[in-house]
Amino acid sequence: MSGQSRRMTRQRDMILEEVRKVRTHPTADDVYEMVRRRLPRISLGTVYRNLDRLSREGLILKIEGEGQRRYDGDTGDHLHLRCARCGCVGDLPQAARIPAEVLRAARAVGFAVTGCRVEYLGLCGECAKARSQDPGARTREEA
Amino acid sequence: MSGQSRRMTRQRDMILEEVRKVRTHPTADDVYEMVRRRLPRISLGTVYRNLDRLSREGLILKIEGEGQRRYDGDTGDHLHLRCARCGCVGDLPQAARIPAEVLRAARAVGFAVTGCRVEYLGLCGECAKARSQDPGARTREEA
DNA sequence: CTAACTGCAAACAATTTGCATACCG
DNA sequence: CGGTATGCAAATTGTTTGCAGTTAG
Repeated sequence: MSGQSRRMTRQRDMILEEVRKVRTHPTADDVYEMVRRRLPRISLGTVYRNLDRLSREGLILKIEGEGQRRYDGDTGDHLHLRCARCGCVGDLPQAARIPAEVLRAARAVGFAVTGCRVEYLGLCGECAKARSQDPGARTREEA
Repeated sequence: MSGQSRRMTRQRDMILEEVRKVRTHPTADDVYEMVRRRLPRISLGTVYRNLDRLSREGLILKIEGEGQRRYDGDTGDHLHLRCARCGCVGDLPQAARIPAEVLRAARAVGFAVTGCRVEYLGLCGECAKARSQDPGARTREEA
């Protein structure tokens, strides 16, 4: 379970730094663009490889779900808010606790729960506003 | 929120029927294979289009997350158990309730919560067994 | 020095889309 | 008949991988 950093490279360092710098839960592509400003020759493949590795080492979070994967530099206990319209992800400073009944019920089915992925869906502020101005617009789910 | 079924086709009917028949949370490809046994000329594109539509109409559930998308014919209130090793998805007959504090906290951030996606991660029975026999094996997360 | 890591480009996998045809109502 | 939905295949999109050259330790 411990991160076995073999070698530190400029690109990995920079990727981690950039991901930690923002609270926007960037996609691999976003990170690529961010890092590219400082390391013009970096490749998207390297970004993917390192994001993957950093998340395996527990230094960042991988957010799976709707469409594109996203990453989160904040590994503290918190929940995510996913906008059904624009797909953006926001944070909620709240612990994701696994209820005792769930643990019990799962065990009864022969499943060993080790973690949980919780995401609250809805509309972010901007989209709620845009929505009320253009009620005809579709959310991603409805698209 | 109401489903606006335009025209009923044999393929949509069959797809819905097959998805409801199993409790395995099949992928689009699984569904394709299932339906193909009875409708040999159906195309994968049609399967995708209809699964998407059925889920938009609320007749089935779309399960996003790790890798391939999955679908669930049971729209009743329940949670999902995702195996970190084989990626299978199991059910847990438990309601996914949104805690009042979460609603409140989200609203404070300008986010209107309308639903939630909860998935408990761990190892299914088979994988737990396989794991204990071959401790060297990796989970998906670690791969 | 050398194993790990990178850049690049090609390979992949999953899903989506355009278009001519078939079919529902 | 008129417009949806389908089948087919090609196109996209997001992510992974092979390899030769680079670099950290």
